[in-house]
Amino acid sequence: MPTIYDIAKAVGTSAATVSKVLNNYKDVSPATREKVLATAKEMGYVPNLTARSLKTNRSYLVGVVFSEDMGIGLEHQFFSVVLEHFRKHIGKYGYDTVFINNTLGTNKIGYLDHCKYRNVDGVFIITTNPGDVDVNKLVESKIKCVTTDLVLENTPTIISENREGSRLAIKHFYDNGHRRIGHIGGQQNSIAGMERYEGYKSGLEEHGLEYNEDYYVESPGFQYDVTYDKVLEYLERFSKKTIPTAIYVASDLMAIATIRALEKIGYHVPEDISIIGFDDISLAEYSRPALTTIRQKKDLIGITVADTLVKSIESGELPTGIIRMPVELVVRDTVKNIKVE
Amino acid sequence: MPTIYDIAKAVGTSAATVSKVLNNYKDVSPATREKVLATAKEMGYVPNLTARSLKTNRSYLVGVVFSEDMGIGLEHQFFSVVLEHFRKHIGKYGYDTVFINNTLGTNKIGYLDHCKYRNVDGVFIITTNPGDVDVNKLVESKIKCVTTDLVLENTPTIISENREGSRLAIKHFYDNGHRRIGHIGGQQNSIAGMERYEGYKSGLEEHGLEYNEDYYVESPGFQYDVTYDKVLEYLERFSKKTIPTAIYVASDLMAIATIRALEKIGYHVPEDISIIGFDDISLAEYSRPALTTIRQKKDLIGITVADTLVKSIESGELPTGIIRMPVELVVRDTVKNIKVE
DNA sequence: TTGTTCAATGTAATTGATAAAATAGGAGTA
DNA sequence: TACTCCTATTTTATCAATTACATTGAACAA
Repeated sequence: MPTIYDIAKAVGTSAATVSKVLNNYKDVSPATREKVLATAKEMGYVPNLTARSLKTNRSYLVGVVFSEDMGIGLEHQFFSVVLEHFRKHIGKYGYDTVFINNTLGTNKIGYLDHCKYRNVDGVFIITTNPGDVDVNKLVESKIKCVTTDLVLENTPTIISENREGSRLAIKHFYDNGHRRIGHIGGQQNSIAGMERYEGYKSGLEEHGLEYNEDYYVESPGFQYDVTYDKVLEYLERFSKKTIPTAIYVASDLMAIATIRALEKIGYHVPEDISIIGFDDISLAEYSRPALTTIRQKKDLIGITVADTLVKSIESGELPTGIIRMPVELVVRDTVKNIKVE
Repeated sequence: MPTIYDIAKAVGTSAATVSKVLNNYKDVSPATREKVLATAKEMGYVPNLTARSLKTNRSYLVGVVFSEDMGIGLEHQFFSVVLEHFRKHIGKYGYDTVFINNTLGTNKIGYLDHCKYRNVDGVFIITTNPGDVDVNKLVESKIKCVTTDLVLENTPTIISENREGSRLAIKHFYDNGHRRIGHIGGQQNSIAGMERYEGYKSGLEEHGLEYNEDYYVESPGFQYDVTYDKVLEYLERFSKKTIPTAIYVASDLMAIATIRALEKIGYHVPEDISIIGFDDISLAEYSRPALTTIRQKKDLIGITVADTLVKSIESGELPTGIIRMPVELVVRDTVKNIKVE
């Protein structure tokens, strides 16, 4: 692997000059610049990022942190797509993306130390667990962080218009004649769970429907299994007459679990009960009946996280607060029109 | 951030000694070792990987390459899970995982140069496109590579027992009374597509069924859409009488597409036609009817790739050839028993 | 006492780049 | 001609570690 010294020797100049050319300093004569560039290309020069990094303390590496104890990883249909857009987009700025875990080899060292060790310029934190001490240590450090679905002090966060999404869902139910609308909510200590629940309530209000807490239940998690069990429990509250005609569910995976639970006890979707989910993961499209849902714009989220993080790294100042991303209703096959005209 | 010099000063020794302690050299007195270790801990010392890397030329970073032009990324249900297991497991050896693309900023530089630039110790190549010149350059370099589902010269590769999986599928159909068994194959220039097709043929043979090429079709891709269209076309070949009673499909996503295409023209699964897929992605479990499929052990694959890559990096010698991973039949709801006893 | 051996530690070069400071040399000015 | 000014370039220190090699000093043998 050729170095700037090799180029310098070949051109007949000093390493400093080569370095200046490669970094676009203007105090180099056009002739020298030309020669250096040509020789570099000819020799197949690739800058040694490690050496540069050591000197400049910039790695052009950004970390991704999944909260390990939440079990959220690449299997997660929603976040993995967001991450894919993120890494593609931040790549255009010259940053590579590395996974950061809270271990080093077999020792637990925490995210912060791992980030220091790897010398990342910034971190994208994907987690829905607000209590993670390890994550808190990270955002309190000088390392630039951006999150999704997680509000932390002094840390910009990109979040979908959850309340608006819920209202869209309720409106769609209402427009299709539904009046008894239940809600299977996400965990209330998560932003997504909380805001979607709030949106559900104000959605009801907007249409003059009364909120009845019997029609709401909080699932202990966003996973399929726990939701399935909870829904079964929830359904026992109702008689044939009082059962909701429509249920708004806080995520697609939970919505699928809900549909399966309903099927289990003999209800059909959408004939007996209509369902709307949230996220629009690919499962929503391929599952049957295809799920009507509130789409989060995964591409936009990923891109915005990348832009925000780069801005934060390169400008020094950190943009704070919540940046909201639009959502949209995707109509498929799980809502039945029960209006009697 | 404290350095070994800070520790040396605090302890009253030289940086070399500190370095030796931290690297477990034996020519240090127990007393000094103790003191250094204690002080390092107390000062919150984190080794500077960049400096180490520069000197030793080892980064403890491994790259992941997705073939960009195949559009295979984290959205891919199967590979993203494999990757998740891979990165978790290789993390135990002290390696972090970085995404490698064939660009640097907005310039195209190719995977190899990107790997050199990032100084990765090894690469996990995930792709099904055998013709990628860029990937070829990478495996021909001195950088250690491991692949899945892709056979390249001098590069170890981890592949499921595809043929065995196909035979398992055919046997299951046969045992359930099916004799007219079709196959929707993957691209024949991919290992997975080819081997599953071969397994399909030998599966038929094993049960004394004749291979009839009318019952086989090659999908132009593993994606949903192209498969859906191809299946519609394929089905036109048959009359009510000649239509297969069972179709073995080369992947789960393709199997779902097949089911939807069948539904489109009025056939029901499994009542009219039985289906077996391949992969066992989460969609297989959640989609309805739940898909009977051949499970690839994503955890085992990821772990084996990691082990193989680490061995290759650390021993210097490269294990070559194909390492096969077991598969298993997962029975769900898409195969009907049509045996007349 | 002198010399040898060996464990423990230190010195200093090295890795590849950056950047502050120094220098060379030509143009312009008095 | 001597001096200043400025551009182009080089010198050199630096980043934080590793490591080959040198040094120290104690133990032991002759």
